[in-house]
Amino acid sequence: MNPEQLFGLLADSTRLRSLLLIHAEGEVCVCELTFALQESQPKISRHLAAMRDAGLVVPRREGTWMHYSLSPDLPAWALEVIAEAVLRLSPLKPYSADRARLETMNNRPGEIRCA
Amino acid sequence: MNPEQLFGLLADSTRLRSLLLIHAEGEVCVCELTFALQESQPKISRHLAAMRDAGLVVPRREGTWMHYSLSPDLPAWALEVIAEAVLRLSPLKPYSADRARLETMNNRPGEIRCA
DNA sequence: TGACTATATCTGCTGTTCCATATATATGTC
DNA sequence: GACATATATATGGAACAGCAGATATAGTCA
Repeated sequence: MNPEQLFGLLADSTRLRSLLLIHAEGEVCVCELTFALQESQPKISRHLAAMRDAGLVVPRREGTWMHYSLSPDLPAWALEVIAEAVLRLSPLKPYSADRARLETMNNRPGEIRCA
Repeated sequence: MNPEQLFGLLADSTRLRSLLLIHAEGEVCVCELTFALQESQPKISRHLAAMRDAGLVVPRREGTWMHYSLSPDLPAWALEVIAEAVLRLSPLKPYSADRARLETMNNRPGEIRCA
């Protein structure tokens, strides 16, 4: 994971929106991203695979669902840059709308554990 | 200038190194970047044009030389993200070496003004 | 003219998207 | 338990656009 690689991953709208949502929720599954971003499932899955292969996010299987979260092995400079980007971009339009749309989703996998 | 566009510009090694040098020096000309990065002049010029067309940097002509500096019209979120990236990446190897190499350059256009 | 910089063109590579399909897990039925 | 089915996710292949690099050339200014 070098700087150009990180910025390259952040340079795509689908990946950037996904990463902001992952950062906000801590962990999200593919179906939640598909709902929140209003994008096709293969498209979401492909971009998650790109971030996973680069070591940016890590997967966790829970039954049928695949949950993705930020990798705990990221170097300090990457964490700082990501944190700053999240802080500055979160209030902006497409990203805040994604979080709001996710709140309206029913039968979210994470909610089953709470019930 | 949207976030994906900014990250796309930072995703290339030549542009990222150039931008860090521009941020460190305040203003640099093409010949200085060519020397510091050890890259061909058309390559440097091409990448500067990409950043200029996107509104990331602005040109200033001084006789034969074209000087480039960070655009003063960048939105706040962009300035913050760039500042954080510069802060965290500057100590790393390729970027610190670029600054050191620039220091060894003779007949820098900027020095003429000081003499 | 000579020095500095920008651009044009071509070539090759990489990334993105869609469609279809494969894989993995859970559930229902016998 | 064995089996078929449904759901969630991943992947292979093809079409397409976009970008990076090199070389050559053109523009710009002292």
